[in-house]
Amino acid sequence: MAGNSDSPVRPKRVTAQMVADLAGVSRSAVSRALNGGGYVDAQKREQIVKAAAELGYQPNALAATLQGGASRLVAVVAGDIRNLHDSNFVFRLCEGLNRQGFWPLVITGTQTASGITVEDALRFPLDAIVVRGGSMTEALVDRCGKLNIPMICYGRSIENAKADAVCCENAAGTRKATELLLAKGRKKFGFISGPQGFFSSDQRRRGLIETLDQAGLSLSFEHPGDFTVDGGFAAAQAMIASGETIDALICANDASAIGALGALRSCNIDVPSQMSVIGFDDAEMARWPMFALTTVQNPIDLMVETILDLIQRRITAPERPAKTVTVMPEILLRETH
Amino acid sequence: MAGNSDSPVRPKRVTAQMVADLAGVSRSAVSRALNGGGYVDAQKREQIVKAAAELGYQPNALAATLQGGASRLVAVVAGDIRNLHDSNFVFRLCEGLNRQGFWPLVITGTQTASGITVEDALRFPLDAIVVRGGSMTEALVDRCGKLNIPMICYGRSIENAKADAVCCENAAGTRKATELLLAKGRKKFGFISGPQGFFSSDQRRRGLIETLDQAGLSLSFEHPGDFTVDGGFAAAQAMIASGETIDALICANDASAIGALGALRSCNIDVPSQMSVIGFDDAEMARWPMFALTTVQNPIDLMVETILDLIQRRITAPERPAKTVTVMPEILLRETH
DNA sequence: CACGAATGTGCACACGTGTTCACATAGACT
DNA sequence: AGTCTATGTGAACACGTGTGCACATTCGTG
Repeated sequence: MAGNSDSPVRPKRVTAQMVADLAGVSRSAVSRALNGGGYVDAQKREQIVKAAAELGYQPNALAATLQGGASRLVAVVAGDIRNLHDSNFVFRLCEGLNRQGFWPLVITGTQTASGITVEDALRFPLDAIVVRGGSMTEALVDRCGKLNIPMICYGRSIENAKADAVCCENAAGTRKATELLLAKGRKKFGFISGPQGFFSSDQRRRGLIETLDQAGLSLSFEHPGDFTVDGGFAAAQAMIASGETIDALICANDASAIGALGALRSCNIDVPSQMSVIGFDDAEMARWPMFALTTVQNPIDLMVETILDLIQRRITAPERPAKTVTVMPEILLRETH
Repeated sequence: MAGNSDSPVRPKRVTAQMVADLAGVSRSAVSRALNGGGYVDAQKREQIVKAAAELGYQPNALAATLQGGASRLVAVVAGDIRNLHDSNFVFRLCEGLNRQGFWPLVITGTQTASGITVEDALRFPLDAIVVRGGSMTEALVDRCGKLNIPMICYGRSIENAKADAVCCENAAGTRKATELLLAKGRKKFGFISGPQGFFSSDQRRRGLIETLDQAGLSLSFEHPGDFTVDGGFAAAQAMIASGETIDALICANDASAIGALGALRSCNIDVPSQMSVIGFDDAEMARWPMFALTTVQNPIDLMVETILDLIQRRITAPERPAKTVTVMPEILLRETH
């Protein structure tokens, strides 16, 4: 664990013993007065409550957790996130966890850039850990299994008896998008992918390639887009500069599609009459009026609620078999197809 | 604290004593072998390391913290967030905290909607708490003072000896934007505000109103925009429908400005020749090529680094006087003014 | 041989909390 | 008077960890 420094001693936090001393009772009385249970004389209870307020006493959650109480801590392993939709997802997941009375411990970045590691997070007695597909490893599943920490993976399905998962069928999503454009008579397909090696991007590409194969077609243009608007803009510019006459552009995510729309409009290529554009995720930006992007749905709310449900189920029945929830994506028809 | 349910007993987490039993040594030896310090026979050290790996042992951070070690937990109180820029800010703040070896505990939502409260978070022995201006209360500052938890407020300055703050001069930002447009000869000003009662929106409005006053002008149109793209779009539509001939539109944030741009373009109002539009925050969307929004800078990176700096300083010197860092916003000239 | 330093070990303590339970007192009932 | 129940209290325990320190052994030096 990085970040350990020689800090000066910080004034001591108020303890139950201090309250007991001020109120002239035992620490046991303080606990009974503030939490209920057992009996406490009414007058003494008042004194205790007053002393606690005066000192600003707040029970130490860590000490209480040692007693076997649930910590309500849930690690959210977000990994390397590069666009607004994905960072918004993490935020909404935190919101959902808060609603359920959990405390999300957010872990970002890649191993090399971070001052902390996922493994370090396992030092906390987590009630659960939610890991984004791209940050999931078999070693991590193994460790959580040994520590009896319920694990939920999102954005990827995994074959492991120790972890639940929720993901959308990425390949099925791009299959539907491709089929829609084939049905419109489109013939020259382009694809803007995400960053190299990103799982979801690879799967979305696979769905496109396989569907084109089955139609006896092949991809006419391909360029990585970094999952960002800028990346999508640049990739679309490269596509335009390549001279290929693309009539159907499928993007690995909405940010890329939005960037591509920007580039196409600045070159006076009319969407959708000259070129269809479809994104993926139904990010918030996709529905902004100036984009009205046709996209493959992968709705944040549904994913979050499913994750919360899986956590609750796992806590309720720890030995329950692992479950993978697959969300079959639907195309949301707007104006760019 | 909501969320307590009668959960079945979860299998016990691996403890140092279990490792000691398996390796045939004392618990003290386990601690020395895994952490360094003291002395351990080399052969026994190997046995201990092996036993720990076999059992999947991970020290319990909470128990260790009770020893007086720093928890490295930092509460991030985000409150009610409605747009991508603000949720992205929270995410980037978490990234920054992770880089410094901290664990961000994210607290979202309003009191009524949430299963947890900020006060509940104070049960954790936090190393610091970072609170968004809109969620800041004097009572909270008081509580943290009593618990000796360093507090940093962002997005608002506060006059309290117990908390540090970082904020940009909202009013100065809209002052500069207004002056810029006055200097271009604009006369008919409109304003799209944020949600009712939001601090930053009120201050940004104030800067605009005061500057117009000093120029002997007044606001010609005003509409709340909810801090979202949709809200900005609707407000701009209302402005167009009002029949007022606005030539200068200032928006309380970039999302509102982007929504307004969309509405103006769909009515063939050319920006900036017919109407200047200026946003606030320099959100990521502002620099997307299809917007190229002129905006008042309030950069995420600088705010995050300043917050991290304030935390570090407070930890290094707990008795240091409270400090407020004010970021004087500059206008970032792009294409909409 | 005596002394000091280095290596090694495990017991016991502290951290802050919730809870059990032995003990004390008072009141009600037979 | 004896028994049972309700109210009330604080000592002691456990939770899991890091660490101080008493004790033991070995090695090196004068």
